[in-house]
Parts: sequence; C-alpha cells; structure tokens
Amino acid sequence: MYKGNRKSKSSYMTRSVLERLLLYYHFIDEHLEKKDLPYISSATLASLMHINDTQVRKDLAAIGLKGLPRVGFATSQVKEYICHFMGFCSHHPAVVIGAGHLGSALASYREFNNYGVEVFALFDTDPAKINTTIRNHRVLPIDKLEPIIKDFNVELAILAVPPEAAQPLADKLVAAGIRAIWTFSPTSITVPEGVIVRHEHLSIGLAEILYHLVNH
Amino acid sequence: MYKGNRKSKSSYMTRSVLERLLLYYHFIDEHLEKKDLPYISSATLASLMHINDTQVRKDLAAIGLKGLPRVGFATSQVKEYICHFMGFCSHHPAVVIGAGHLGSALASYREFNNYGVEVFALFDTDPAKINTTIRNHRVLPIDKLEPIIKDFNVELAILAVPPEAAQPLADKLVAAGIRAIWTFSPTSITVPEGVIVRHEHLSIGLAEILYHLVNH
DNA sequence: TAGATTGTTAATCGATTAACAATC
DNA sequence: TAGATTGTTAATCGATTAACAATC
Repeated sequence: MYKGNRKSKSSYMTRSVLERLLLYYHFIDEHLEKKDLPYISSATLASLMHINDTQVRKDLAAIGLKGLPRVGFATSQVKEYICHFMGFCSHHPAVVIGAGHLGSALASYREFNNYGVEVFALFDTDPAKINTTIRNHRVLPIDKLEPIIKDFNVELAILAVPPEAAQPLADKLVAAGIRAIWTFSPTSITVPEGVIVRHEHLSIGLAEILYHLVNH
Repeated sequence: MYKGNRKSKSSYMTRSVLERLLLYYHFIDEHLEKKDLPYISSATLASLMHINDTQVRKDLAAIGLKGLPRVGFATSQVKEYICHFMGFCSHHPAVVIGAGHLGSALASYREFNNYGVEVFALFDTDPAKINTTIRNHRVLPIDKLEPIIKDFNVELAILAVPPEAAQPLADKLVAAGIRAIWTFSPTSITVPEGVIVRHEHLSIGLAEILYHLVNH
C-alpha cells in the first residue's frame, strides 16, 4: 500500500533522480513484473540496469520506500510508489492546442493513459479544421479554451503550434488558469511564476545524434 | 572562418555541455544576431542567459573558439563554430519509418532544415498507405529500405512505429548500414556497438511536469 | 544464530564557480 | 599605457560511490 509522506514529497528532486525513478518504473514494468518476482534487492536491480546499488537505495529512500534487510524491496511496491510520487496514478485532464500532424499525433497518443493523462479536447484556429473530428476528438475553436479549462479543471496544456503562435496561446492558457504547459514549438515562451513550463526541444536529441555522427 | 581542430573534436562532451552549446546557438540566433552586435563578451552572454561566465568561456574553448581580450567573442563565429561542431552545417540525409501521425509530423517538420537534416523518404508497412503521398513524400514499402539507405548514403533513421515493430525495424536498419537511429517508440531497442541510438522518451518530459504538478 | 541486505555516513569524483595572471 | 576581457588554475559544491554498522 502506498503511504508516501509529506517530507519526501516536498524535498527537491533533481532531473537525474526523476529520470532514474522513471527508469526503474519502466524496467520493472517491462522486464520484472511478468516474472512474478515479489521482492528484488537494490543490488540485483542495479546490476540489471548497469548502475550503482547505493544509488538505487538512495533514490527509493527519497520517495519514502522502505526495504526489508535480507529480502529487498517489494517489486510491486516500487512501481506503486513511483507511480504515486510521479503523479502517474492521479488523473490529469489535458488539452492539446494545434491540430496539425504533431498535435494530432499527441492527441491520440495511447501511452499517455499509462501516465494518467487524458486528452479530452483538441483546439485549432483554422476554420477549416474546426468541428472536424480527428481520431475521436472534435476540433474546437480557441475561444472555447477558457470555458473548457475552467469547467473541467484542466491542469495541463500540450502546445503543438507554429512558433509565432506559441506565446500568444501561452498567454491565453495562463489567463484561463492552466497550471502546466508542455510545449513542442521550437521557440521559448515566458509565463508567470507558478506556471510550470516544459519545453520539449527536439533539437537537443537531434544535436546529440549529429554530434556523435560527425565526431565519431 | 571555421577552423575547429581535431583535438577539440575528439574529446568527450557530456550531455550538459552539448545542451549549453545548443542554448548559446539558439540564443544568438533568436536574440542577438538581428542586433548587429559583432562581438559579445562571455560575461554579457552569461548574464543574458542566467548562467556563469566562466562556464561560457570553458564551453567555447572546448570547441576551439578563441576570444579577444578586451573585445569578447565574434558573435557570428560562435554560431558558426557550434554549427560545425554539432554537425548542423553538414548535410544529413534521413529517412522516417512509420507514416502514422507522428511519423508524418516528423517527415514534414521544417525545423530539421536548420540542422542539416533532410528527410527524403518515408516508409510504412501498411499496404493502404504505400504509394500514397504524405506532405510531398511518397510512402515507400519496407523492402525499399535497404536499397535507398545504400544508394543515398542515408546516415540517420527516424523511427516512429508501434513498440512491437521497433526492434525488428531497428535490425533491418542496422543490416542496411544505418549509422544512427532516433526512436520515438516507447520501448527500448538494442543495436550493435557503433550504431548511435537516441531514444526520445516523451515520458521523461511528462514525468517532470506531473511531478511538479503533484508535488508543488 | 549467521548472514544477506538495508540505511546511512564517509570518501571520491566530476562539474561548476571563483580568482587572477596573461593579453591586447 | 590602463583597463576590460580572456584563458586557466585553484576552490567549491554537489552528485556518485564505497564502506560498514544496523537490521531482520
């Protein structure tokens, strides 16, 4: 049973800790869970993932998990705690802004279910797209943004619009009371303190690949 | 004029250095270049970007750039060096595998031009899609993969297929002589030593946002 | 109990920042 | 020249790893 405490939650987690927690989560989900292995030691998990065992214990301790000496950690509990801690076990209504190829792809991305994210509205400015249906989503006009965000307590907006439209739409989203913006536009946006922004910069991935291609 | 030397290129760059170089590049491109500012000091650039000035000098030194005492760094040269070092100034023919929403979005993603990447073929297994045209790309069957990669010296494959198809296709790509795979499938793939793989894990971005939503 | 594994403190490593001599 | 800025060494900070006592 999950009983994360406030202390562990309020302490700041660096990106690398979050990335490792996600790695454990996926690893258990993909490789371990089907094996009916009720307990796993930090050393075993660490060696399977090619990382250090102390790090695993520290990461798990940071989210309030307790292991059993001589036994290890309860496999399902590890997943459960990470799920709660990361917010995958809560429900997150979301909207997608931009009904182009990328927006459509994101609006119908099945994986989101695994993380508690449910896209239930897709918006666009193009009159030709409005009221058409894209993969079960009726495309709505931007002026419906505010009522929908307010009525359905939407926390997260996924932004997949051309760069020049990103900032104005971010402003509208903030005005409508959105709490987090996940943007895929290749341009930076600014929002007031308290609003969470994550810029999904595809160029970082590309740059890493090209750097290795060119230099190795 | 660019004259990066072998020494700087062969030294290993951590991800954070690459990310900062990209940040400088984008910052100059978006904010500085239009201002006709021929030189900029590391301290000015650093304070604009809210980072440390020594870090800027170290990063630029690492790719072989030299500044002028009392003057600073030549703005256009900073961009030029990063461009060459990161491989944005070379031409990278690429193919996209998977003509779903995400694959289509990636195949027509204009930003890629800025990084020297040119997608010139789009593949799918679905007979209904083969030979249709998606945004200027004729969709080709998988058995054309090998000849096209070989004939056109394609270095990079962008993989946007369902998870269960990712590994078999990665194997085909490797057999065809691909040098790098950029995968968007939510599953891990294994490739022989020497092939570059970058897994674009959308769940990391999502996890970061949800963590902040839930815990703050 | 004996011994495997946790939880945690101490040591190490690497990355970031400060300081400052060299430079133009 | 005087002084601003680079390039680089030394100091600091934080993250990772090793060591080991506590635990069941």
